[in-house]
Amino acid sequence: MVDTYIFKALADPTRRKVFEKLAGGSLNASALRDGLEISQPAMSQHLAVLRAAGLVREQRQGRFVNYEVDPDGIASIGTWLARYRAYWPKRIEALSDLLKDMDQ
Amino acid sequence: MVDTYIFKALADPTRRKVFEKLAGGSLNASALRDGLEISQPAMSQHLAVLRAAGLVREQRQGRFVNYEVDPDGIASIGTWLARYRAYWPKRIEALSDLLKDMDQ
DNA sequence: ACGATACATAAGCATGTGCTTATGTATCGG
DNA sequence: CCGATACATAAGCACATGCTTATGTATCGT
Repeated sequence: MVDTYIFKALADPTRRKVFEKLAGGSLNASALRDGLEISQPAMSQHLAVLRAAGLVREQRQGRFVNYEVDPDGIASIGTWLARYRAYWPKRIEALSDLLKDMDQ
Repeated sequence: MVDTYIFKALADPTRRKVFEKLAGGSLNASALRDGLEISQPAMSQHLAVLRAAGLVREQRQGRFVNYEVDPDGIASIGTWLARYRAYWPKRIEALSDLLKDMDQ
C-alpha cells in the first residue's frame, strides 16, 4: 500500500514539522535541523522516510542535498481524501479556500 | 497533536479498510469483521483507535454498537491538507471531482 | 593532498504497536 | 433467571519505530 507509507510518515510529529518547513520552501538537511532539537542522523532518517513515502524529493547540490515538497505526495492524500467527500462537512473554511484557489 | 492520532490511526491498513467500509454506511463491530480476517478483540481495539482519533463515532443500540464515519475526522485531514494547497497539482481528477461536488 | 563539512548508513537500545488468549460486562431471547 | 450473544478490557509477546553513538562516503576549501 502506498498510503501506508504516507500515513506512517506523517504520523510522526517531527516529520510533519520537517514537511511544513519544506512547504515554506526548499531547504537542505542541515537547515532543516534549525529549531528542531534533533541529531543529524535522526534528521537523515526522517528525510529518508519522507522520501520513501513520496512526500519529499531531493536534489544533490555539491555537498548539500536540497529537499523540497513532492506534489505527488500530497496529491496522493488528496486522492485518498476525495473518496470520503460524501462525509465532508459542507462549510469548512479550509475547503472553501481550496475551492477558491482551484477556481483560477 | 490531534493530527498525530489521526495519521497514526490511518497508518494501519486494516484500520483503513474498516474506515472505508464505514464510508459505505454505518455498521456494527461484528459486521465490520466480515471479509477481514481479524479477531473480535483486534477489531475492538482498532475501533477504539479510530474513535480516539475522531475518525469514527459510535452509537450503542442494545447489544450492538453501531459505528459510523465522523465527519470531523476527515475535516481535520482536509484542514491539514489545505495548508499545502500551493503544492497541489493543478489537474488531479480527485480534486476536480471534489470541486464538482462542492459546486452545488 | 588534506582537513573540514554535509550527509548517509550501521548497530544497538528503549519504547510503541498490533496481535493473541483469557476474561469481564452488558443485553438479548426463552 | 440463564445461557447465548456483542463487545470491551487485560496481559503477554513478536515485531516495528525512533533515537543514540560510531563510522562511512563524497565534496569543498586551501
